[in-house]
Amino acid sequence: MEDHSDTLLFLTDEQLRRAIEAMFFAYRGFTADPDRILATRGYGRAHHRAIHFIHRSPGTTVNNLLAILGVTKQSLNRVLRTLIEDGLVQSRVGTQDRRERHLTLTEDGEALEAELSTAQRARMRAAFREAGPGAVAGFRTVLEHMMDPEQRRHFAAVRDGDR
Amino acid sequence: MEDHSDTLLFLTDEQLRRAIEAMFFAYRGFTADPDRILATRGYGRAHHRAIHFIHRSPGTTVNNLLAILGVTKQSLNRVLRTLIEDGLVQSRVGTQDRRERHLTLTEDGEALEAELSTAQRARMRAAFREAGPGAVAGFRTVLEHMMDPEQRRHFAAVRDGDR
DNA sequence: TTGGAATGTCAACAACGCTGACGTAGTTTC
DNA sequence: GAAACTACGTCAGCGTTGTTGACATTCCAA
Repeated sequence: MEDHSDTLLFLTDEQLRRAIEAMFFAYRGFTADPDRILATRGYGRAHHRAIHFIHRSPGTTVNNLLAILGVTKQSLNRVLRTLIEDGLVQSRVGTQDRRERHLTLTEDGEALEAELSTAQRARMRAAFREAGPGAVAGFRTVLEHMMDPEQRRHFAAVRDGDR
Repeated sequence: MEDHSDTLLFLTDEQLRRAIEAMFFAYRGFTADPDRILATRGYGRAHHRAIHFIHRSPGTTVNNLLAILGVTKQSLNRVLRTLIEDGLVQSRVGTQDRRERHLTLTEDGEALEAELSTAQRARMRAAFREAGPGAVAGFRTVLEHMMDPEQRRHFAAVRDGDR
């Protein structure tokens, strides 16, 4: 963390506005590639999010997914139903608690996940490469502090051992 | 930019996936405060975007706004109509080219813009403060490289003299 | 056995994207 | 001056994805 004192961090409102715009434009770029892939299958971002988090936590329950995504069960259910019907997601009744449904990606689901993730990672990697290693750490740190505390818990809840 | 050679920039797929999730969760936080304010007035993010960019470029034309926002004129028109009806935006026929409509925020519009912007800047400022000065530069750089080239043009097209 | 949790589903609605078509000024070009 | 193009608005319809509210089912736990 070096010795960055607070006095070094003067940010004008104009600079903050620029950062807000950067966030807006960057998020459009961030979702552009997946959006194109999803559109060919009649899916949207909600499908992508479900696929992403099921891939990250195979066997996760519906309730767990609801907490992470922060949407209503009706909204999530609509998306899950199509993914299950299309054979991308498998829903299995829990063994310990049989009310729960454990969600995993099928082979086809993993294939789509890989396609989406590869495109998105490629853009991330390119941006990181152009920005340099120092920028990468700063980027991650700011993003993390921009989250709501609850969202941040979900973010931190994954395996923390990879950095 | 120091001497960061490419060899220093090894990013595993897992690290990139983490960055993708960070972007997702951070964007939720980024929009959370404005969303709450907008909801009390029956507005959504589309209204926020229109207000933001009209504030940034007072007197901008509809076509200009369309290019920046990247939506259809029907979609933008629906939003602009409500904002004009509600007295937040003023639309004036152009003097040189009378086909054009020049958009500006009214006093009420500026007030809402300030409310939205203040909340969003406060979160940005807090995140930057916790992350430190080095993180700020890295954050901005990565975001900029994540944009589509066209979006980046719009981003850079503002006054570049503020950093 | 009963209360409550987890899940699923139906219905209705809103915000905000989209396409396509059409009209109406106003400008530009030939 | 007519024709073509541009800027804008609007109507109609549709899709994704969020919401609330209500209700049924299944099953754990006290």
